[in-house]
Amino acid sequence: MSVDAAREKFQTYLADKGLRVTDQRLAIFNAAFAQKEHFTAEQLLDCARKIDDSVSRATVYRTLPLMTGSHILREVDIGSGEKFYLPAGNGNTQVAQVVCVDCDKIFEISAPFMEWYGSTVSLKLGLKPVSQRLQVSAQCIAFRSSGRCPNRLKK
Amino acid sequence: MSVDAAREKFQTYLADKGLRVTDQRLAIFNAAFAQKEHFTAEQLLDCARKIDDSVSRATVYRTLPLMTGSHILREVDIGSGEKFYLPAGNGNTQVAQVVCVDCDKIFEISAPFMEWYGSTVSLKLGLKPVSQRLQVSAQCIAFRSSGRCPNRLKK
DNA sequence: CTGCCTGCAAACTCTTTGCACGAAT
DNA sequence: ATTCGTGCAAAGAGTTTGCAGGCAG
Repeated sequence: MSVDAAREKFQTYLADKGLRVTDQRLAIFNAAFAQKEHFTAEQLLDCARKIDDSVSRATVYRTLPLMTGSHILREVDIGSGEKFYLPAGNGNTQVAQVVCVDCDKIFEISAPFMEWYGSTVSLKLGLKPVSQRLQVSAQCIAFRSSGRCPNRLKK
Repeated sequence: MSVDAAREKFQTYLADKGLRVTDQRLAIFNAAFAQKEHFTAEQLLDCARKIDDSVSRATVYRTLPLMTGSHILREVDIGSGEKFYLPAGNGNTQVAQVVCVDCDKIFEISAPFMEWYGSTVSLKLGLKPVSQRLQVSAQCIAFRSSGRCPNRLKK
């Protein structure tokens, strides 16, 4: 999905809900789609402020659910306290996250059997699956060779 | 794994680290293994206090990592802010969580292919897998029939 | 004028930590 | 004596919310 298609989708979503396309929302949208990796709310705030310095933290947090709700952004929770976001791309939900145990870097990889697998598992319980996520913790190459990741932040 | 085997394992783990088996740690252990479902730190505190009212929140939070570290407890993060715990059972890591979108009830189900699948996915990236989790969001039976889960808490 | 949108700051939730006292070795 | 363990309260991180003013329709 191109940036333009995503913007269109976002604007349609807002219009459907009787919400307005404001400068701040657009700045946050553009900031989100300028990211090259997974990003946090805080990183998004920083970037959005470079585009429009009137953007506040509150507005970022209020806009993120609008963007995930319109399916232009996907939320990724790796259980590290903060949530990550990324452009929803091609709408493919069959994606697994592989997270490095040391530096928390997130890799994404196509996992074509996952959806079928999630469905199988849910239906065994009589539940109707809505979404599924395969999350793998792993040691990245740098960690294995040097015992430490270069871009590790914590500790 | 029986409760007794788990207690043994826990005590051995503590001994190996030069840590002591205190009344509070035992109370927290017993509280954990008295639970019938996934539980939060707060629920564990409540229950542990009924056994030994000198148990504090801090000690619960300090003991939880000891119990997960000794592999008698498993941590489950469904991305809802708080973490859940449950006895690690038979040591089987090939378990998927199915979480109801409305009431957040957690179902667990054996997912025998998951480990293989996580490994396949990691190795494609040149990473060494450590653990994997398949998490499925789904609508539970009650939600589908009545539009609302009986044990729903939020909102 | 009605209702959406905003920034600010305070509030909130869950978890972690500094401190001083107490207990085990 | 030394090390570990504790409760308490404060701090911390990330996120949400109440409020008063601003702006669009």
